[in-house]
Amino acid sequence: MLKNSESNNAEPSNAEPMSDEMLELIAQRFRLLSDPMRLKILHQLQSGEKSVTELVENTGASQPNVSKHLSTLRTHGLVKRRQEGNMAFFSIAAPFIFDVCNTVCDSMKTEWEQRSNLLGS
Amino acid sequence: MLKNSESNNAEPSNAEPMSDEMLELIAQRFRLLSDPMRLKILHQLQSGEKSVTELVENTGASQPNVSKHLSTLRTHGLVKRRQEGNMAFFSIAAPFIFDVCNTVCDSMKTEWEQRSNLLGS
DNA sequence: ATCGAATATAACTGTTAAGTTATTGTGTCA
DNA sequence: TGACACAATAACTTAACAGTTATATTCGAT
Repeated sequence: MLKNSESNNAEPSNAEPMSDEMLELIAQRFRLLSDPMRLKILHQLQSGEKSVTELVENTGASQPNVSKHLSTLRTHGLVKRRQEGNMAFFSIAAPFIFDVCNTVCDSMKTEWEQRSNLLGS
Repeated sequence: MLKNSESNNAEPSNAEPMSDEMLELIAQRFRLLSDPMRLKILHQLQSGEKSVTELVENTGASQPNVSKHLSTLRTHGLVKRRQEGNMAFFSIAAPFIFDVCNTVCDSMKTEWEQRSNLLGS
């Protein structure tokens, strides 16, 4: 007995190999978007540059928490920082985020509609 | 100073309110995509239905590990399962995944090109 | 029935990271 | 100068989760 699936399709027929490092980078990027508070901050920034204080007020999170998230987002290039006097203003640096979020939102909407169709028909 | 812990948001000026539950759901979805091994599995499934054994072989992960990831992905509706005899075949149930991944990949490509332009010009 | 292969699950471990409190640094204004 | 507001950081706690080992279950073949 040989392990059957070995002979059939090993791996050659795949689109692209996709290296482990690449997968790690992509996963990292998704991980940035996998936290509700970070999404909330990004959503706030969608309507334009905001100061840390504004973000604290609008999100309801603590100031250190917001600062930490902003730092994380900045380290990975999703937001940029502008200093003015005593204050720091943050804004979106990677607009692709909204494309991604919209795709996800649309997918959820679609699924919900399908489910309610199954129930309601 | 508002105490905003209880209610959603006290501020008016934003595009859409975006409830906390909504943010949680979106974050959850991104979290599913934030693990390299899960991305590897999904990438394998992009070329079509695969058995668990095939996925184990192609990914290099342990069998329990693959099974657990598949279970997670299925619970959240990203893959579906088909049983045939002793084996279980999994396939993509939510094609939006690839749209999302492509957007992310494109964004990384773009950034890299910009960086190499800055260096190489 | 029995053995082995395919898959799932349970229990455990280790790591990561979100949030907290406390503190530090820095600019502004009295 | 001192006092205060804004922001960042450090240290800590805790919870979530990826991966492992071990075990259970189910099917097919003998």
